[in-house]
Amino acid sequence: MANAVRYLLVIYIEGGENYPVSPGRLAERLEKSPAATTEMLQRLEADGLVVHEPYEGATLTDDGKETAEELYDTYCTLSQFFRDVLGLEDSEAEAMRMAGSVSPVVAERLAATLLGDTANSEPVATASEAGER
Amino acid sequence: MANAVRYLLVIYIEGGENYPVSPGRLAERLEKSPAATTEMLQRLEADGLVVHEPYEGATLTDDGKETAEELYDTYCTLSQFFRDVLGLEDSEAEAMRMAGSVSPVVAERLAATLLGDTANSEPVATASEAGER
DNA sequence: CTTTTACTTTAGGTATGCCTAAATCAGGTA
DNA sequence: TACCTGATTTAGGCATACCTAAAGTAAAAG
Repeated sequence: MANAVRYLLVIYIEGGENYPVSPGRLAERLEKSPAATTEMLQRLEADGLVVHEPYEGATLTDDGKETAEELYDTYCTLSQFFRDVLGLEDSEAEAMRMAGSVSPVVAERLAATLLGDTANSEPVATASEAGER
Repeated sequence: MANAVRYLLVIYIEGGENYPVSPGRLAERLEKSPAATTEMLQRLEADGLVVHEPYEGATLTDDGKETAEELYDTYCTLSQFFRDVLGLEDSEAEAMRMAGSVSPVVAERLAATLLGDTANSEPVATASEAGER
């Protein structure tokens, strides 16, 4: 399931509003074959996370949107952390790869820490801050 | 393969020197059935990462040790980060779960950042440092 | 209106990882 | 030495996630 939700994330990001995202687009973004994409869309539809209109594309259900949003939060948090703290080049790709493997607890604590939650820790310094000195 | 290497990590940690780690022990640590463990040991042996002595247990090959060490580094880095920066309770369990999903680049940059690499960032503050104020 | 073309889906496989139930084995007990 | 017991392995399945090749579809070009 960890891999399956990446499809949701791409649909969420690509879909913008609520127009369907084509299998081809998904396949390209995820670097999978179109066949794998179709299969996954059917699986996700069976799980009630997307609506798959054959030969058209997929849109998120409310459930799917909820799942995607959670993952998107994690993705953004990771991406920011990789970029601003670790100074990684392809922070977004890396974040996309990892988002599904990060537990909610870690994602939450990381987000809080990035926002300067001092209950457990000082805010971490960002790469740009370090560069300004 | 990402899951398979966790077996290596446990063998590495449990095995200490080079005496075999029993399937039962592995199964317990990884919360898998003994049958799954046996199967995985056979798989890992086919990949040249462990030597599996039937009814005895498994020891790492040089290749296996190398892989395990890399993962162990990542595990330690993550564990430290979760404990000292994020202030997580079960930092080790969390680190064990995630170690296999973290790319070498991320692990390396994270380790460097924890050590106070200021090329890209100031050292992150630790929970204990924050608590001392 | 037919045909081409690009995209999608189906069909048939493969690899990974896991499980339960049923053998099998090794070591200690009788 | 024969047996019991606990651990291990094999057998048979199942779910997830991927692939290639072949078939099908829709929409634009002719």
